[in-house]
Amino acid sequence: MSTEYLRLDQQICFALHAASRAFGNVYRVVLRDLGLTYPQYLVLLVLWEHGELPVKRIGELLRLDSGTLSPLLKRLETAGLVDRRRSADDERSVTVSLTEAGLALRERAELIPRRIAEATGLPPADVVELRDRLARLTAALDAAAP
Amino acid sequence: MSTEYLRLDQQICFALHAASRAFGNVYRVVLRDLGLTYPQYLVLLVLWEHGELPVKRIGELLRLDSGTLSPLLKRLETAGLVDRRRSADDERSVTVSLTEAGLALRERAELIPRRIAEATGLPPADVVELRDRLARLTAALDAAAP
DNA sequence: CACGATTGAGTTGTGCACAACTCAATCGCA
DNA sequence: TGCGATTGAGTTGTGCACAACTCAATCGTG
Repeated sequence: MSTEYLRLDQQICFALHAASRAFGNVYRVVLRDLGLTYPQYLVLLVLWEHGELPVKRIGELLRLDSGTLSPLLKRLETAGLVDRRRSADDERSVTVSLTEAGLALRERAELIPRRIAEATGLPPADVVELRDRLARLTAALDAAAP
Repeated sequence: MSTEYLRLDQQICFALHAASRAFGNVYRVVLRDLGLTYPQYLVLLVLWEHGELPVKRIGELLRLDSGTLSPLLKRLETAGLVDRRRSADDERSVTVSLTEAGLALRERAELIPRRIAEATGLPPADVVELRDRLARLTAALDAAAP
């Protein structure tokens, strides 16, 4: 019984890991046309929403550190989708903004959410509930990780 | 309304991605003592359960291909935790088995599940439900990804 | 039996994630 | 004001994940 109980967390963690990778596969297929990876798409999503953001803020929104973001943003810059410039009032900070091409990509990206939603096969209510459960779980795990 | 709906899948996917990484952080801390990464721990879990397995079967159980498993297993072999040998009746197949050290590690690993379970802050019933939802989601996504 | 197709591991190359680190800019307080 | 601490980006190194590929072993069908 204790053993039974102890196995559950392994299963939940593995289920999470597997679901996350399965989502990655679906996004990979859908994003191939746009030449984007899923994390790159996430960065563009926050930029489409906010216009421009410092690297620091992007990291907070997406839960990513500079070790991940710096090379990723460099690739987006090379692809001509974003610009990076040092902030005038704090030379430590770098502001990321969309280029014309980056802005234009938004229209093509607007077809994506529906395709993903269809792939999940879930009704919106279930999606909302699952999302909230996962958010609570993430918060609990963040609190537990020192 | 349509817009509202279309955002949900992004949120569920991001929530999943974030939760998976948050779990990774917790496991990283807990597994540091054992010198293991989370995927390496998963491999040992299936070996502890089954004794020995062909690489192919490990890949099916963990949803990983040889491009991921081959170097991972090589690291576990270098660490002295597993052995690899070509199967006698099918020379293409490689059988992975635990060494004494790999077997012995199980005892130290048995403390881990409880620590993880505590970190989630979830009652067992919630864990079961979430696990099942995620499993169904993964199945739906797998069916959608060609 | 022979030979083309398939299968199982492994390799190579790209990108993400994170730890540990560097370095310059900024902050804050004695 | 001056200087030690902190902050924001970036770099380096390790490992996972996956695509695309190689290669040998095995299978299956004529």
